[in-house]
Amino acid sequence: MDELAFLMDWDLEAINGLAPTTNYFSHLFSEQDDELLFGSLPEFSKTKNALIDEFEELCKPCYPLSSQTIVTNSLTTVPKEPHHEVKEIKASKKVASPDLQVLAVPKCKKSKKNKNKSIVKKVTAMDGTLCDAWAWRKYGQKPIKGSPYPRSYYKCSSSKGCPARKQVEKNHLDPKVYIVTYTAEHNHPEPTRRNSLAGSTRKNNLLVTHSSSTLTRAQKTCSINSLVVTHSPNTPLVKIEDEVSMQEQSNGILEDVEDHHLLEWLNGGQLCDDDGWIPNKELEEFIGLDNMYQ
DNA sequence: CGGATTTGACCCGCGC
DNA sequence: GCGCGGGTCAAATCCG
Repeated sequence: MDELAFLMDWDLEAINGLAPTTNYFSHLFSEQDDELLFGSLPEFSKTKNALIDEFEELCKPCYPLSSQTIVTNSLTTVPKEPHHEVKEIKASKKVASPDLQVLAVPKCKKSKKNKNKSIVKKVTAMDGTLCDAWAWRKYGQKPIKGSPYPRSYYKCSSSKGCPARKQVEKNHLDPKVYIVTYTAEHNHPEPTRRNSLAGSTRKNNLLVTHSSSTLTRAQKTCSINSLVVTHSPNTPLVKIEDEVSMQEQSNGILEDVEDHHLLEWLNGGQLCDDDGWIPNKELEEFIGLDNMYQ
């Protein structure tokens, strides 16, 4: 149960914006985290690098397809050995800092029919079913052991015979957060934004992902049109990236900040360097910290 | 009336 | 082998 709670509470956004060619997990730990995790607790024999290496090894088959997703080999299969490793890391992490969330491979017991890759996302939205551009048809709902909230099962209804599936469930630790698991890939083009979002409550506002309020160090990500702003408190720079899909943009809604204003601000200023980094402080002042961390 | 949702039944893999 | 838990099916129901 406790283990499940931990797994449910991963901050998947913590790896937002990581370049696919880089060491993913080194980004999870700031120097302050180093101090917190490894400096103040000498009983932990593992160094940061050893831990990161372990995660890398664990998740090699699971590297994200995009900057905002985590891909697992199967929705329902996790090799036994890595699973034990995850538990070990979890124990260290929890003692060190309950606020620091560490990425891990989902605990999935079974592999049934579905051997396809799945993409696990956390979204903060009014309704987890409204968070992407595809049309979905609900085909099942099951109560999940250990969670007060049922899991809903959806098939893609945009195209007949499309194998794509998704599961939506509330994070019982933070009911505002929906955990969405995508399984299999669509065999047809993505519907247009206008059509797909007809009837949804989504506005043309800056879209933001954020995690539980206790996560002070986790990266926060805003998606603005084709841009992704990866924001991490206590860091001087904010990463600007492009090439994000509609699906990945739809991770949450930040009210009151029109994205075109932010785009104008981003495009008009000289703040962004060649690698897409801008001063964090500037972005916070523009958006407002209350909005950033609502 | 057609498409979407609900919900109980069934199937399957895993652990004991 | 059996029970449990999760995923899917399909009939019934709902809704525009």
